[in-house]
Amino acid sequence: MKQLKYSRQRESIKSCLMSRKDHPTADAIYASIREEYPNISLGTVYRNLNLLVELGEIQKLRCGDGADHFDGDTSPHHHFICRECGCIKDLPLSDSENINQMAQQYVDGTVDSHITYFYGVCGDCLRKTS
Amino acid sequence: MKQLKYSRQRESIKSCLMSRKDHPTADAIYASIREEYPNISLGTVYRNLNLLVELGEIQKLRCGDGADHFDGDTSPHHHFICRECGCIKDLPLSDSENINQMAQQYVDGTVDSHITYFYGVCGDCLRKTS
DNA sequence: TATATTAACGATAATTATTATTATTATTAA
DNA sequence: TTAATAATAATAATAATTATCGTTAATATA
Repeated sequence: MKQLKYSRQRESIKSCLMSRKDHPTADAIYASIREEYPNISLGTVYRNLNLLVELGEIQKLRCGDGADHFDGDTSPHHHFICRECGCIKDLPLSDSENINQMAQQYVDGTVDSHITYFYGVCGDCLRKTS
Repeated sequence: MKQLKYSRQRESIKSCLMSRKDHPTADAIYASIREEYPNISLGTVYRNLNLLVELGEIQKLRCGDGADHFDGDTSPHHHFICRECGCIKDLPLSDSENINQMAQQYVDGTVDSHITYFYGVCGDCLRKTS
């Protein structure tokens, strides 16, 4: 069992993620951290993000645009994704327990979680288009 | 406005997808089609799959394993994904209208659809592990 | 029917996102 | 203070997907 050693880089990655409400990709986080640590490596960002996911301290989102997004909020909540600009917004919907059970009755196996992505067009894009 | 021309390859890709209940990746479809058309190109498979998605004839799924999966069933339904073997099964849950409206009230913009992925361990894997 | 137009093809190169490797550096425990 | 080893930066490798390009084939039209 390998024990975790402190690293300023990991600390910085985590606090960066905690401080923002958007759901940045590894690349966006990389760009942000580089302001403080100009020679951090992209590999370090990926490694620590995945490590933090394993530790349950952050969440990985795959909303469908090809790149992984990361969310510092691990409490159960859902996401709205704009088809136009690709922005991701949090939703306070909490149907969590109920819907897992609903699914369970159709599944041969065990259902322990679910993730829902809502799609549409965000207000900003709607106003731009018109 | 580009007009569509018939191609046996596209026809074959679509009927392949219609005939199976799993949710194959582009690569799996490629392997399958090659039995009939041994020199079809992987690029052709990707191109036609994306075209069919645009036409609304098939559906693209991003369940989180890195690769895109394709589904010949475009009617609203949900999916169960096994953490162990990665298999994807259909669920007949139909809460579609309701839950979009629930989300709508929290969104600045319009919500027109959603997709829910359920995670757990399928029956086959449960029985294997024990 | 013959021919022009152009979508679609196969082959392959390029791109993108991510993971693995390696030599070096930093953190921690003795 | 030093030895053990986790974490790093740099870079190579991989996997999935998309783009390019010269050729072929489907369709429109003369």
